[in-house]
Amino acid sequence: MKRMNVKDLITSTQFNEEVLVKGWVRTIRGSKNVSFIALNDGSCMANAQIVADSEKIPAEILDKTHSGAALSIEGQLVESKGKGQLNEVLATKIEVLGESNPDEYPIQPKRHTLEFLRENAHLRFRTNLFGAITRVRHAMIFAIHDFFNHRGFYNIHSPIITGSDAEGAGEMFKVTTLDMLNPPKTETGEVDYSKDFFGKATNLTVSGQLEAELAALAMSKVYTFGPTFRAENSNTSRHLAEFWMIEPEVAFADNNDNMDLAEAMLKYVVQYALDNCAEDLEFLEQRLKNEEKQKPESERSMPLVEKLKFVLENDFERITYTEAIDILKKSKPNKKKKFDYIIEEWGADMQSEHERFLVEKHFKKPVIITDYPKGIKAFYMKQNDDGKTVAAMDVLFPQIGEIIGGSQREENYDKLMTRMKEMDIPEETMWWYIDTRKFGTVPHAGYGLGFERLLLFVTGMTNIRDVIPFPRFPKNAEF
RNA sequence: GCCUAAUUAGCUCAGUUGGUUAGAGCACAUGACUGUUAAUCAUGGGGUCCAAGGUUCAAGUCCUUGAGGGGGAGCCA
Repeated sequence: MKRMNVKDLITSTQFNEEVLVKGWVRTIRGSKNVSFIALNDGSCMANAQIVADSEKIPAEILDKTHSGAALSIEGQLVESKGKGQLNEVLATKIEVLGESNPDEYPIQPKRHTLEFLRENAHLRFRTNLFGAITRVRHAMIFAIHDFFNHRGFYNIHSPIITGSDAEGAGEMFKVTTLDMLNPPKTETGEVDYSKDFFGKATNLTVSGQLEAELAALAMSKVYTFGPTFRAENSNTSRHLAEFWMIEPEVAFADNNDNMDLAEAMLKYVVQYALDNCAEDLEFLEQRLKNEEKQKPESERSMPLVEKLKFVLENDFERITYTEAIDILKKSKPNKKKKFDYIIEEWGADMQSEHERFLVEKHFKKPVIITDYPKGIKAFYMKQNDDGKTVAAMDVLFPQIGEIIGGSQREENYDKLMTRMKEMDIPEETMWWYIDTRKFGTVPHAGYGLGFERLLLFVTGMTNIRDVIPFPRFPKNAEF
């Protein structure tokens, strides 16, 4: 007999058919004559209801059937006598494939805290919540590839180990095979990386952008989607030491094209979630509603699905940094000194309280801020004609803050070199990047989307450690 | 690394101005129940009160230091 997964089984109306189904026990409710097993195999949110009649199923089998146990069940699919499900399986044979000691199994059929589940990340897939998150994450991966593929982009695998240490995106993890207790030294007493595996110092990548630029300046439209590593001591709900980033790079494009692409991409993947993850989103929405019951009404946010539709139906607000600073200067919290950091003059870096004010209070929708002061942005960004700003753009989302950071790139050789000198970027290790400005340089632009931040928005989760299966963060690489 | 409130049973939490033998709900075990929906009812077992040191006749409770985690800020995606 062919095994049916739970997803197909629970919608089947092929009553009286013999079925085989396998999965893990979520709960078992017993009485004298009959027991009910809720069986899940990850194929969907809902469980299959298995009915075990004590006349057909030996007591020693049911004695081994606890939450977490793996079962193989043969039986007859029948219309359910109870409410809450279309059908159920009248078991004729139950085999316990893997027992689960109820005194030791940590996942109970009740609400657990996210902190507890994080400490049991090896088993948290077995909860409704993490099943839903895992399925939505998978759907979003496909949506991203689908979007770029439809638009004629090529996917580029940028290197994970990199020899350049000047990407400027943060602290890097060293990659070495040298003996840490006794490394070879140079004459001046420093570690001699010329003796290392690659003959030079290497790190885990903090961004695939520079490599994506090389590809874009031949293939026109490319994107990377790969792991990214930052050795920052960031202890927040929005940062990971290992995360996945999507970085499109487009030749013959300026910063406006860049914003159009970013907005279209975000809307496409949100629509994809609504179209393909309805059951999981409904569960996530209900969970959020329960969480928010404790909050005062004024602090409650829009229901999840409504929030996703809102993003689809509204154009993102596009304003320059200069306009944003003006709005903030004139804002109530700034005048009444309610901000922790008061905005006084042009050139100040915006804090997350300011971004939140613009997105959640002032515009009440996603905001793209452009043309930042060059002093607070990276060396490769296109310098504007005003001499003060660069053609950067950050997409800010409610609750999450910066979800995308991008820019048009400086394609002019002389301007790029001048800027690199000003910012002490070592040219000798970047010769390959600079070469692209010597040979057929063209205007081009791109951005980086933090995949887990996108998932925070789509799932309504608030801690980034809960939207990646095995989070890496300071002091933790347990699983 | 900074700020902040916390750390008590397997889980979620309560524990009064320091004072007998540290409690509840859920989970688990046993029993009851002819169909449950996180079933219900009864009974029972279950504690290094985060760690180390200190104050005190007496510390879960007060003080000091440390650890890991939460929330916030910074760095960013």
